[in-house]
Amino acid sequence: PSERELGEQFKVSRVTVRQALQHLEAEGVIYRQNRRGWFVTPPAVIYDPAKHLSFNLYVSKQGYTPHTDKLMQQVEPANKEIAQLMSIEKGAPILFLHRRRYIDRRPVLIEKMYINIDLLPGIENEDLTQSLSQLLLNKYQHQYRDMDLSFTATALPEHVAKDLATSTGQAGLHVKRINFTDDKKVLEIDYEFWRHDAVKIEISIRD
Amino acid sequence: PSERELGEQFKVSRVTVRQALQHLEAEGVIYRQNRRGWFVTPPAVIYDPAKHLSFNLYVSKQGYTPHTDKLMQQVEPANKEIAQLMSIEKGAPILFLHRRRYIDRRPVLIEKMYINIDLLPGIENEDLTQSLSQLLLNKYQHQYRDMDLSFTATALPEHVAKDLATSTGQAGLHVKRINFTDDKKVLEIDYEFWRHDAVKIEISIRD
DNA sequence: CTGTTAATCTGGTATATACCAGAAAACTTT
DNA sequence: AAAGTTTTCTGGTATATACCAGATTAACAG
Repeated sequence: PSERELGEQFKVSRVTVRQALQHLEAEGVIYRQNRRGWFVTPPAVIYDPAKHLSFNLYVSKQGYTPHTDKLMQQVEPANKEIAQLMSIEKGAPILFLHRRRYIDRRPVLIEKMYINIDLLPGIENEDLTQSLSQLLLNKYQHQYRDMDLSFTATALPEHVAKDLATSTGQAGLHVKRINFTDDKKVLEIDYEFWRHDAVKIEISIRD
Repeated sequence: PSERELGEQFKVSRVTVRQALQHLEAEGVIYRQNRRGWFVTPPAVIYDPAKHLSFNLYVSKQGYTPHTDKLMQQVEPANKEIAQLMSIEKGAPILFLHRRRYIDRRPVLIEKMYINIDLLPGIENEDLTQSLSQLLLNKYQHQYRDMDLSFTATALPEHVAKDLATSTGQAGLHVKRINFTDDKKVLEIDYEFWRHDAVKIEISIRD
């Protein structure tokens, strides 16, 4: 029901209803879509970065339907941070890829990827709504192995919230991933913003 | 300044001030202490679970001062979940340890640990405000190796928020950790609730 | 039937106001 | 000087109301 209806039903003001709904949202029980209403949160998908599975694969394995939108793709000059991480010159061309990913038609993840085009010639002409890891394996015989991961729980930036059709300031999980080739070069850098309620990260450490 | 002062200063209502402050809080720029006021968030500590360092060690290595409160300690019967994970009988004695941990006098983490007392006889008589990993190493020659980790970004439960002197519904990071012995027995299960703005998790995966 | 326009519904943001609960400070009393 | 009490200040919760922005739906025109 809408906020106004809930207010009437429970004889409280709309402001109070909103606070209560925002509490439930913080717990991950419900979520909202911008000016469309409140919905029950579906179960979170389990994501194990160390398993090197593609989004499409682990989402469908868990019984959900994945989908990917390509928001932008272009070859662009590397900025300072990317250049430094990839050990290339600032301004050297890299492939930038901006995608939105869905689980059961719900947008849950915005990712921005910076791909080392030197190591993957011709990749900019491939279909990049598909699984990148599959493509790397089939066309370039590259398999993800070593990676550096970083997680922070933080609010979704404004443009990300917009792309996910949620409200600004919504809680999210920020993941940064650096993928290396077998010979320790930086293959790809990935910045992910997840809806906080859409994912649970599980990693096994085996020394 | 207080919410009322800010409202006067910028000629907006207190409700609006609160919303703005809550946005900044979600971004991790500021935080509040229950009925004490709003404060600037100090830098987050970097936590790498795979490095097997103790809280005291990695916090002080990064230039901060760690501190630990023991909120509760008792030998108690294992509940179903714990018993199952530890492969012991439900109701068998385990050591429960409830601690609050500080960085530079700011409470940032509540942890509840369930320790397999069979593998660590006499541990309940040790000083458990100190580093557990140090104790395990010195007294039992146990070193953390394999572990299963799980992360979710979620609101702090009511009692956790209270223990951290913050407001209910505050964003947090929930970490579950299962530590194994060298021979693959479950040594200890750890449930951690972090302030979302106090920690950044970094893991290197090297296959 | 199709495309366009207008009305309606949704949450998002804002005002002003009131009272409560607990932390901190000021003031007593001993 | 120390201990207890009161006051003041803080955020926390709640009311009622208003208008905005965008998504959805209904009505209309061709």
